[in-house]
Amino acid sequence: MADVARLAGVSAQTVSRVSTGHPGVVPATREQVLTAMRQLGYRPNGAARALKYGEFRTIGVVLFTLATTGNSRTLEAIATYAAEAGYVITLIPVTSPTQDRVDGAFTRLGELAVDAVIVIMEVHLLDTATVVLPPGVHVVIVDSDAGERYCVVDTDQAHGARQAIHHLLDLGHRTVWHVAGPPESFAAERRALAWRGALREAGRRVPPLRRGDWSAEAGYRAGLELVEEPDCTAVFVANDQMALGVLRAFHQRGRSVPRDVSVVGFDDIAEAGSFIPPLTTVRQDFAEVGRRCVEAALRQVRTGATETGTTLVPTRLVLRDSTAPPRQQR
Amino acid sequence: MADVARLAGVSAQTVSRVSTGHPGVVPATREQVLTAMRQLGYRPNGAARALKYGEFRTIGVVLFTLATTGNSRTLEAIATYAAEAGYVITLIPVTSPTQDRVDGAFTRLGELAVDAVIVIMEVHLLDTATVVLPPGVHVVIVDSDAGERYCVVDTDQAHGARQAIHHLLDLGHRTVWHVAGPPESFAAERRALAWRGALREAGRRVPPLRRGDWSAEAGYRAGLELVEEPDCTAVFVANDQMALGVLRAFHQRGRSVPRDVSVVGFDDIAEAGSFIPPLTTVRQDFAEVGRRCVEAALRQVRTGATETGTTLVPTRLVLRDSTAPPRQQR
DNA sequence: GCCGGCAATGTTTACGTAAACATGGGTGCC
DNA sequence: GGCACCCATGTTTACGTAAACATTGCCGGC
Repeated sequence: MADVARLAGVSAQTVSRVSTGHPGVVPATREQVLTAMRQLGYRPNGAARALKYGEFRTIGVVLFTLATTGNSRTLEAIATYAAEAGYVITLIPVTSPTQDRVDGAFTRLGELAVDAVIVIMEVHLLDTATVVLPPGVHVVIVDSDAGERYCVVDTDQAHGARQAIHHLLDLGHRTVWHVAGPPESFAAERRALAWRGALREAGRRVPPLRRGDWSAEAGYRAGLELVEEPDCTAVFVANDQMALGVLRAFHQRGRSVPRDVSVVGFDDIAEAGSFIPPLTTVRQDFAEVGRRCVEAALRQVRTGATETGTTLVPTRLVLRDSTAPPRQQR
Repeated sequence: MADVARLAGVSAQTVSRVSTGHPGVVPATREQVLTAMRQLGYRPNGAARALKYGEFRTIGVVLFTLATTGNSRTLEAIATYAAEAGYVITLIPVTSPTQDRVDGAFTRLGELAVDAVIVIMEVHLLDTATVVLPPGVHVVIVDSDAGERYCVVDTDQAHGARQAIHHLLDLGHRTVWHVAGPPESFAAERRALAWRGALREAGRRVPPLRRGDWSAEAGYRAGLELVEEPDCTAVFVANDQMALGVLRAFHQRGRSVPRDVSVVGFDDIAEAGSFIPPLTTVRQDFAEVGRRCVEAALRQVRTGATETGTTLVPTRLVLRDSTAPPRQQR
């Protein structure tokens, strides 16, 4: 900056004023400074600015994996909305979901240059007292039940699951089977709970639960088991990947979807419309989740207050070709 | 830091020594300082450190979208390897692939606190002279032909495509049709070029090219066209998503895969093994691409030198059930 | 017993920036 | 015509940290 000032024949302060777009610099002077900047390839030092301002204009995102559609699409939305607000995203990957790794990530977080943190991961691991969030860092959590302690943004899992169940019951199915996600996932638990609740409310039998780890392969295995259940005419699968596996299992064993069995997924990933058959599924609005996360984070940064409470983003049932009335109505 | 020093009854410098793990602090003193730190909830200020050290220990990643499997998995690998090296990732999203947006991202980049940048996007847009990379920022580009000017890391697209073609020819197919990605994608161009080259070398007819935008829907449309080609017995599709669409088109029109037509994809996304039928595809090693990007970026940061040249990461053909010999051998 | 040396800790300074305050010259108003 | 005011610009200072240098005190060797 000093070099630019010297070359332009002004003081460093004037250079600063130009580079921050401050008013009150006469056009001729501004032009001189800009020329000098270009000539010397000057770029302001982010660290010095952050030091001066006392804020980093950065949001940290703690996540365990980007392999799931939901996580990466949420991250993308977060990055986009943060950028609009002039903020930048710093990634804090947690390589494995073990307690020390999570602790480690949060310890590192303490040294990181972030104003707020958005946590996208199974949050059971946050429960233990060993995790100490650094003071002065605001937190927003995606998909958690820690709403009393933190600011939480989540998809309305329960409503989504109910939409799926009611759609299938309305078609005339007597009950709905469920392939759930892993028990350590809040989203999976919520969907399973809503599935059970919806069936009970409708006075239907609640069939035994199958579980998978979200992967298509796990869905395939669950599907092979469901093929053996003669009265299984409708399945609600906790995500689209597993639904893909379920479809394959049924196809392989000669059960036609939707003629013999109806299948509903969850997420509405980009490929869901190209499954065989195109999958009826519950659409999650990841972009909206990301937007609300950023909003909540920045609101906390601005006010300095810590918010708690849960925000739910609505879901929408997308009807395609994997659901139909059961074969023999009664 | 001053408060901690006061509480511990030492100088600020001693606090600094403790917090950086410097040797030469007697255990008793160290313990006092640590206690004071905990008591006051002290955390070092990243901006001040960066200012002092003259480096940010941060790598910026410029990308256009996280919606593609490749991008998000590459990003994840980059974040993981960077974390191992004590570096952190900052995301610089480019909301749309128009020239101004790209320019804008690179302008912002100039003000960002990063030591190096990894660019993951269609790089045709980098060609125009309007994009000026800030001096002193080292660059690594994924998937580009700008190897003479920049440091480029890429999957060995050509080898992957050849593996696919040779596999199909070896099975006895007379030629191989191709559903390519969009022309603005280097990866798509490379795969298409290698496809054409491999057929020519083998003395086979080169059928007309179909193009899609990487989406399953585009693959479906291309598939419907290929159904009409009576001598189409083998298709090489430029990515797995489009392959999914091609499979659906064939299935819908009663063409059995692999009995009537063989299909090979590219990427080996997690779901490929659960397609109907499970997809034979070319596996890209995104983790390795990410690792090499980080390595190259950090090497440039350390040495201060700008590297050029292209590094190719090998591919592997994963055989599943979507390929078989053509129906009537001759 | 005195001095050299070394280990532990303290003091000074600089990193690059922008807010706060200071200065000077011109302009409008009475 | 003189005074007050304001606009453009310059000067000083502080943000939090760690390197470089300074100081203190202790120990061992002669």
